Amino acid sequence: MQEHGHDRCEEQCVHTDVVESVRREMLGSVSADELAQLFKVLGDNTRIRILDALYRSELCVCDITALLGMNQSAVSHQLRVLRDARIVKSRKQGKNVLYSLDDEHVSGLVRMGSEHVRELKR
Amino acid sequence: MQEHGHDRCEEQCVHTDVVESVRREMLGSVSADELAQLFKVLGDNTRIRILDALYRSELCVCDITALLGMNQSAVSHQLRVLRDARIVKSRKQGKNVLYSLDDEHVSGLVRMGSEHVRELKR
DNA sequence: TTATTATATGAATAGTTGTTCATATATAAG
DNA sequence: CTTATATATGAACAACTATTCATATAATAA
Repeated sequence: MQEHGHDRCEEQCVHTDVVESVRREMLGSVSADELAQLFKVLGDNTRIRILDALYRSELCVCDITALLGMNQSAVSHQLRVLRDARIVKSRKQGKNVLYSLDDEHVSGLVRMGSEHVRELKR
Repeated sequence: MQEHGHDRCEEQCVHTDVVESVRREMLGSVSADELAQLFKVLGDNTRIRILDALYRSELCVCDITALLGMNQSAVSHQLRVLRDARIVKSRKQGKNVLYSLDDEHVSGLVRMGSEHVRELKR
């Protein structure tokens, strides 16, 4: 049985052939969700500043708090978001918890994003 | 006059030397904002699906609407967000408006993000 | 033990964002 | 001209998110 017909859409202008071919190649809705979720986590000023700092050195929570000049609770909440997304990892050392980037994919993304932003400014 | 002292932070544990050196290298608050803004735009399921579709072909609004199986108004609103962020561009052709990716940085980011997501699944 | 310090977390709140609905604009066809 | 079609947009609303405050947990020091 062939796939055809866009029964859930009443538009008239659809370029059927292109649409069909794109439809076959497109990301599944699940993958799109996961990808969007990753970018969503990166899409916050506080979290970007945390990642930018961790890109330069492993740091404990109160170092980060000092660097960002903000509430310790706010920083911990955001670190949790980053940890849950497996973008940063942590290890305990005495009273402190030291955070670092989880892998190089993340720094790659941040570097690439920066480039894009720099491009746009031209 | 030297920079020293974290007067806006009352934490006691700060590793002063590391913090100072990171502070000197860190992204400015403005750049962090711009970068976060870029990722924020990429951090939505609908917009990711639009970009994924446009990565494969230039498409008019109602093609996208059909592909995503959603409200035309919602699609137009999201296209505006993507256009404002200069992630997609558009050209008019008759009654239609054709959208495409603005440059290769964007597809690079999406590809890199996908890789990261794939890594995490292992 | 108690006191102190570092971090984590639940609840409340204010601000933001995505979708829908209704409608406006623009182009083409009759 | 009028009608139909494609796209854009403002307003309203619901859902989500970041921060703050208060407090809990965990480790160390005394």
